[in-house]
Amino acid sequence: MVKISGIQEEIELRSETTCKEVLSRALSGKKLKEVVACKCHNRLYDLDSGIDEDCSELDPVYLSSPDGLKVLRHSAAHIMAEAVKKLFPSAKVTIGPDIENGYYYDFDFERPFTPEDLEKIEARMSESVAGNHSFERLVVSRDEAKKIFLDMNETYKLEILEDLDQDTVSLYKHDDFIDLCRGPHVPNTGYLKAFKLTSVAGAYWRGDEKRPMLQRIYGTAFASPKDLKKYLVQLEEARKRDHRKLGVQLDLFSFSEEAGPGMPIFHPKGALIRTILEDFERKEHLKRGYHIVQGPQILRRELWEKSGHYDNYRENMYFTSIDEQSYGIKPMNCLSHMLVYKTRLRSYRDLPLRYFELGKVHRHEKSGVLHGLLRVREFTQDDAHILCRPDQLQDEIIAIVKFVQDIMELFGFEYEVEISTRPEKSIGTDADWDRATSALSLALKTLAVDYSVNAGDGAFYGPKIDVKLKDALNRKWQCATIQCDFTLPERFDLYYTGKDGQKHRPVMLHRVILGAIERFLGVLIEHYAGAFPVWLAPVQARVMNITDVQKEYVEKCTQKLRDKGIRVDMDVRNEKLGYKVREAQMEKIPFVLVVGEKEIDNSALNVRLRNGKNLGMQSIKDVVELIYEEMDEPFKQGGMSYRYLY
RNA sequence: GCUGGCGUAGCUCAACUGGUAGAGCAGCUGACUUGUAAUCAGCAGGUUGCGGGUUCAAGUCCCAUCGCCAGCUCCA
Repeated sequence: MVKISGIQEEIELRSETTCKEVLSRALSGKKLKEVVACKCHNRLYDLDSGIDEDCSELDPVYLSSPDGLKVLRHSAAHIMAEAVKKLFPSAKVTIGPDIENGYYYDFDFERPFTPEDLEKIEARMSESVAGNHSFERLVVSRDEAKKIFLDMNETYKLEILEDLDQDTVSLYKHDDFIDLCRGPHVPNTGYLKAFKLTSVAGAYWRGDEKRPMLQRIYGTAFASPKDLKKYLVQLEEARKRDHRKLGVQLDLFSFSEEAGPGMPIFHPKGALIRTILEDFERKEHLKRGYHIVQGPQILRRELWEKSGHYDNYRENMYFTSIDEQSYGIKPMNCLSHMLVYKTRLRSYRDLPLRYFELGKVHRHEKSGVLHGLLRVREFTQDDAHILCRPDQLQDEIIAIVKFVQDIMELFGFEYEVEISTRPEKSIGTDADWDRATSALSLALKTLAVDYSVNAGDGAFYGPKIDVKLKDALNRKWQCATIQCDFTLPERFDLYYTGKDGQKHRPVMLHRVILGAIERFLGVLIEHYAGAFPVWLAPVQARVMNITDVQKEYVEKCTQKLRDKGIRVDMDVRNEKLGYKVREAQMEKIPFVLVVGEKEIDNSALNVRLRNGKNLGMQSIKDVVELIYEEMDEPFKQGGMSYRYLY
């Protein structure tokens, strides 16, 4: 007997029963047509596949469900590969999985695919869709499969087969195209009603930059043309939030070809926002028992040799030379923090020591990875190094994670947390790694933070927790990170005197909360779509007149608000009110304060909010209170407080 | 760094298969004195990223270089 999810009755199983047969007895024809696969014990199967005897509950997978779309997109990848092979027989196929929002397939071909090629491929795919070719699953021995792909000269498939350690493999065939594939697939090509090829890009075979560069064609597919259109419109909307675009529109920052790539230049408004963020951070760190320190921008090369950066990080560093001395421009802030620690003897009573620095670092990032403010070559980290006794490590990590949580809540970010464990190339004892890794995971468990494990992705000197935020297009960017370090205290011979009068090695944590101010600001811009909360808005209010008659009153009000610490400017240009309101709106200024005859008569201001709402006339005193109230709003939870006076 | 695409006025974009660069917004000047997302008119603005080449003629074709965009690899 098998139960169908969402259906009351149980269906009796006979041998050789396929998923489709079972479902057809439970679902109406119309509903059945929407089913593309089925799921049992969390595994997806083709509709044609037989049902295991131990399957007690069968989930129909509908085309428009997340699983259904995965199946559809994977099938679309096959149909695309078929089209490519028909148009360009000498192209070799490699792999083609479904991905978030779409799919891709990598090909090895003697010349680059052009946008025109994509059109041709799309057209050829449509033919295949019109043909309603069934997807057929064939199970063959590995040797048979090798022979098949050898005959087709599909060398990449042969390489994949070499690495598989199973005796039989599955192949999928539709029309005359055959591919090595685990499946499942939609019943036939006719299911691909809404698809689009989106771009071509290079991609290394097996992600290895030493292997050949393949050509990756990206595409997407949806259950209906309506869904596809919706997705494309969404994408268009997301692009409008791009911080590089908003940065220009809101006059926050720019890049100059003359200054150099990856070197952001902050304009008055952008610089003001980051100043507010930085000031806020200083307060929050002092409150949490950190000490603010500051080290030099360039340090002798010998010191970078001592720390290991010269050996491990040299290609990312800038060097300069003065009086025949070589100096490295700092790519990290840890060195001077080590030096602060070493300036005197430390007792176990002094620990933990938490050194905080808004440190500007330079890293020579590869040119192809630069991306607006999100990936630059000069940036400011809200960096700290915590030196503590081993018995304090756990509490320190918990405090940092809590700090991160508070900040993320303040900004309203959704984030993903990962723990990266020991990589192959690493130093330190297994015991050290185990202790540190479990301290990190225990901290996350204590605070009920969901996380995934990124096995083998830790730094060579220790495991880490990474916090990732998403940009407008859902690309993930690492912001906060908490890293254990076994090497630096060793290399710098840091110690403290214990209760026993003996020397002991302190444990060290590197950590950032926002990560890089530049990157964080970039993500913030996209998060708020440029409409910053009042406490961060570079211009919080703009006072404007209707005619010249009110000019003087506007000047007076502006000054009064400024005296109250509100970031305010005025617009007394000889323009229509609608024109001036529109400009303020496009600058995303939270409060527009309009002055006409009535306002002067009542010693008031007329308040218009950024969302278009009009609050009517209010006294200046009430307007000040209103703005204060809005500034404080985000701080009402999370144990932070802030009022910024400028 | 690699693969591909793109670089025209401050911004957004136009200029058929090569025929000598144009519009809107912004800017400046003037008129209009204006009630919650664009008042009208005029003026000015470009060695088409930079450097070579092909051609009678290059924004357009070729080469090189710088930068930007997408992706890969790498990272805050």
